[in-house]
Amino acid sequence: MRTEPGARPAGTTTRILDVAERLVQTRGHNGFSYADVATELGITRAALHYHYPGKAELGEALVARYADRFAAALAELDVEASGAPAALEGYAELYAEVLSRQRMCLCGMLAAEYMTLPPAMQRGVTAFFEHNAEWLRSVLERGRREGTLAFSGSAADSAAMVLGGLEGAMLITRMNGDVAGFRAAAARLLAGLSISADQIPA
Amino acid sequence: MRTEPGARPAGTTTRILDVAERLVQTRGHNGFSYADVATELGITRAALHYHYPGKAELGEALVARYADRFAAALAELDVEASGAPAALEGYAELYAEVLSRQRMCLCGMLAAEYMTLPPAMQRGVTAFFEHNAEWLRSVLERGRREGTLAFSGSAADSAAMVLGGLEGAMLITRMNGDVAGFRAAAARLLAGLSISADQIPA
DNA sequence: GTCTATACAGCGATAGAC
DNA sequence: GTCTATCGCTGTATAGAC
Repeated sequence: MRTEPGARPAGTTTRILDVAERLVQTRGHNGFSYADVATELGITRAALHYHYPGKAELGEALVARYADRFAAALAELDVEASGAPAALEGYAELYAEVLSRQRMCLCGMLAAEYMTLPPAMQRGVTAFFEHNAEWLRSVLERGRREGTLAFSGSAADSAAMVLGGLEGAMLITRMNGDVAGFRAAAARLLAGLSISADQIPA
Repeated sequence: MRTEPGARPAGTTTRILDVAERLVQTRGHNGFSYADVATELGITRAALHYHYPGKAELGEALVARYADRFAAALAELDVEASGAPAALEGYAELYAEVLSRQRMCLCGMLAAEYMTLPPAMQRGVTAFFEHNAEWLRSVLERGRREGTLAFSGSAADSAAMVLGGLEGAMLITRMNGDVAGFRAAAARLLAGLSISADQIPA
């Protein structure tokens, strides 16, 4: 690590990651260049190569940091959420917060570009989704066991549905910035997993 | 139109669109070049510029053709599907067929790259999703009216959920080619709209 | 309708000075 | 840690011959 524990004023490495992260989340990995990042930071491309030898390495660091943050958020939900339904709502809210900053999920973006990514990034993206699916599966199983959730089929299938549903709703609502529309679609998605009661025709 | 009605052997224009379509669906609009298309067709880049002056125009034609095909498929579902649930299953199967050819939905792909697209392509992608959401909404309303579907909230919100859910499930399952996983997630998604009955804890 | 040739901008990346 | 300078490659696009 190049940033020593004592160095406070937001190290260059961190600022590079912050700018690059936003660019990937809005324009995609194939939609930004080293020049974009360097210009925004007021440094040259060459300086960027000092911190990250190539775009592939920068991309790997991006995925790793994003996955770590998400994992931490999931661990926090495990502790704070009062039950499975609340955990799912908190999970959906993580997505809504990203969207409200007019961004797409970093790994959702990279999923679209998957075929063009360097192998190390592909592995990172795959691991991100597997970890999310596994977390969702465990929450769903717990909810079913405790009687707070009800659904047909395997918990893994429903986990895939929730994961895909949120990523997809995000992908589409981001185009017009309709965060309220996202929240409504997410609520409907989770409603299909609740113990009926809400099956009230309008 | 440069392809006369009598010219049979699959005009160059069509073959260009076919190759470019596959490239966008697998690699994205920012993930392929004129050279990729030209090489595969055994012609030069310059020849490509004769048919489509620029990548933007090629992209517009791609979106327009894809949207037309999809609209035709939806119209056919209106005629052939016996009821709202069958129409929804047929709709999901359209996605499954694209995925089974190891492709992502063209417009789903372009939704990720939305911020980097030329304005005309942006309009085309937006129109595609609006048309799909509107079709889904009308199917959902009919199903609710006829008593074959049941769901809380507005039909528009559930339409957004189905659309986003299928696009997202597609986006994620494409990474490992898990078509069976997609079908399972899609079935679970639609199960949340059926008149309960399947709420049987395993 | 396709070719050769070319222009020119942008890209990722490296070497070496400071 | 950042700079200038430069390389080689790829990108889109154009002009003009056939």
